[in-house]
Order: sequence, then structure tokens, then C-alpha cells
Amino acid sequence: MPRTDSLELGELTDSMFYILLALTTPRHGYLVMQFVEEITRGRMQIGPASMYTIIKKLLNAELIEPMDGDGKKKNYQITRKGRSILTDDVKRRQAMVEDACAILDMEGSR
Amino acid sequence: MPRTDSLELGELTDSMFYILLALTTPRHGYLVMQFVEEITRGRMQIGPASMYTIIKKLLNAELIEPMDGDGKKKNYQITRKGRSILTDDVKRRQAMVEDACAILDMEGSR
DNA sequence: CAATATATATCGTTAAATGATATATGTCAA
DNA sequence: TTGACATATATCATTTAACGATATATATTG
Repeated sequence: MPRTDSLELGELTDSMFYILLALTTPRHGYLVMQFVEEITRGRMQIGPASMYTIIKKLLNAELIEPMDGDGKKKNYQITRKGRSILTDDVKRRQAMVEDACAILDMEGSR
Repeated sequence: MPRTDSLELGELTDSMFYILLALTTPRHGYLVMQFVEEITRGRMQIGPASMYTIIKKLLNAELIEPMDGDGKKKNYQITRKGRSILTDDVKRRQAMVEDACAILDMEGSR
């Protein structure tokens, strides 16, 4: 993708999207991985490398923030800014689906 | 994105998604660029570098095929296989939106 | 005739995702 | 108790995707 940072455009990658969604409730990394696999019913899974790389990026962009931290577990939660970008991205994705449905004969697919 | 070819996973990138959508009607590259900008009302634009790189990839994967070709313009159209992958991808994207709406309080956003 | 739009193409760079791998603790059954 | 497996975090190096910059050529039009 790339050459232009997706966050600077206010767009989320699929992985960022699901990680932010997971952190609407405070969780630590390992739980995030499990959560993503669960809500997508296995359609998407994020391994530790992707996980911690993306967590770092989201922290840096202040879309998530650290919390308490029980022992060596590090908890994170979405920020106000993160939630705002997430809801915008849901709308962007909804618009893509609507664009497609308008062109394909998929009006009945809902 | 990466490290595993998205097409091998049967997933389309945003750019591939819109290019395939454009080619549900036969068009040449330049028209595809304009079409994408139009249907997205400027939300997304694809420049020539991305355009021709992706066209090549879609041809190679047989999701699109060349057509007649009026003069030096090269026309392409989606294949049966391409249409099948595109409709699957619309469903995948719709599922992502639904996952998000189930978790956020966005039920009324439609 | 010069500027702009149409049309296609490639090169090299940046960013994203992740396989592989490492480390450490906790849990549980043989 | 020890070996296997789950929990938990972390980094490195590689592959793929997207695209800015740039080049080329023709057509249109003011």
C-alpha cells in the first residue's frame, strides 16, 4: 500500500480496523488476537508480529492509550480520537459496499 | 498487506476492488481512473502508476481480460472469475461493517 | 501553435503485514 | 516432576502493494 501513510489520510487498514474495534473494551495484546479471530469467525487472524507492530503504531498516533497493566500484561484502550477515526472508517467502508451494490445487481443481498 | 499475495487469499485491495467494479463495463485504463474518481466522488483516486500496475496483476490472475482495442486504446472487461471474486469481496466488506456496527453503537447509522 | 486533455508505461521508493524466531510464565495431566 | 501446551510479549528480515516522479505520444481546442 503505501507510500503514503494510511493514518495520515485518516484511513485504517483492515488490521488496524479490527484492533481498534477490539480496544473499544480495554484488553491486552493477546486478548486482542483472540477477539479478532472470534468476531470474524476465523475469517481474519492477526499474529503476534502484526499485533505488536500495529499496537505501536496506534499508540504513536494516539488512537489507543495504555492502561493500568495487571502484572506483565499491558492493557490498552481506544481514545476519543481513535473512536472518531474508527466510526469514520466504518462509514467509508459502508460507502464502498454501497458503491458496489449500485453497480452490481446486489440490491437484494442485504 | 503483504507477505502473502492478497489474490491468493481471494481478497481484493481497495484499489483492485474499484478497478474491477469499473470493468463490469468494458473500459480502457484512462477511463477507469476517471470512473473511480467519479463514483467515489473524489474519495479515492488512482493514478497511472497504480492503474497499470494493478491492471497487469488482474490480467495475470484472469480477473479481467483484454477486448477489441480501438486504435491504441486497450479495452478490458471483468471475467466470470473476476465477478465471482468481486461479489465475494463485497460480502466480506459488508461483514466487516456489520461486525463494527454490532460492537459500536452505530445501529442507527443506516 | 501552444496549452491542455487523453492515453499508456516504467522505475524506484515507502509503508504494511507477517513468517520465523525468541523469551518467559502459567497450567495441567501423565 | 516434567513435558506439553497455552498465555503473553517482542524483534528482524522479507514480501507485497501502492504510488510519486517521470517519460512518451497523440488529440483537441483556444
